[in-house]
Amino acid sequence: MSWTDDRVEVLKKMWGEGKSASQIAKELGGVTRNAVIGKVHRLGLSNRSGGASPAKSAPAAKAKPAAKPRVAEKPKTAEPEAKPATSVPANKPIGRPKLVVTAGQPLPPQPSANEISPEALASVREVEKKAKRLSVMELTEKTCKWPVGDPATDDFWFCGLPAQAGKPYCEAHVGVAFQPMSSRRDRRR
DNA sequence: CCCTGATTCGC
DNA sequence: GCGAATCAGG
Repeated sequence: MSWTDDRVEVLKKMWGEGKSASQIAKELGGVTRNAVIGKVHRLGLSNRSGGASPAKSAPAAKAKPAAKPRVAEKPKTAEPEAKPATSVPANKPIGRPKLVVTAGQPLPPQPSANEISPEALASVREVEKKAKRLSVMELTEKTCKWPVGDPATDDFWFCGLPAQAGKPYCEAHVGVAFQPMSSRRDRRR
C-alpha cells in the first residue's frame, strides 16, 4: 500500500485526534504501526505541536561510532518550547466522532446473551464492585469507558478504572468487550 | 509481557 | 520516501 493523499489525510486526522499509531495502522490497513510512525515523522508531525516549528538546528553528527552503529545518541530537543497557549483547554470530549451517544444504546459491546468466558464475566462483576463510577464527563483517554447500568436512569456510570493502553476499557472490560472470536490468531503481516 | 512512540538505516 | 528492526519508556 502506498501513502495516497487520502490515506495521509486519514493519518493526519487520526494522529491529531490522539489516536495511537497502531490504531491508525489498523484503520488504514495494509500498513504496520511502524509505517504509520515513520510516515508521521516524515510528515513532520511527530510531535503534537500544531505549530510544528521544525528546529532545523543540528541534525548534525551523523557519525558512526564503532561502538553502536545504531542508535548513536538521543539528542532530546531540549528546546524551550514557547507555548502561547496559556490555559489548558485540552480537555475536549474528543475521541468519539462516530460513536456519539445518541438516544439508543451507546453501549458498543455489552455482551449479555453471548458466550463469554466465565472468568471474564466474573472479572466484570469483580470490577464493577471496585469501579470508580465516573460520570461521562470524568472520562479521559486513560479511564475505562465501560458503561454500567441503564443510561436512562441515574443509576448509570462508567467503570473508570485505568484503561488499557490504546483501548477504551480497563483490562477486565477489554477482555469481555473484544471477544468476537473464540481466539484471535491474527498474526498479520 | 503488553503496549506506546522514536530513531536508524537498508531498500 | 518507505518501513522493518530496534530502542526506550509506561
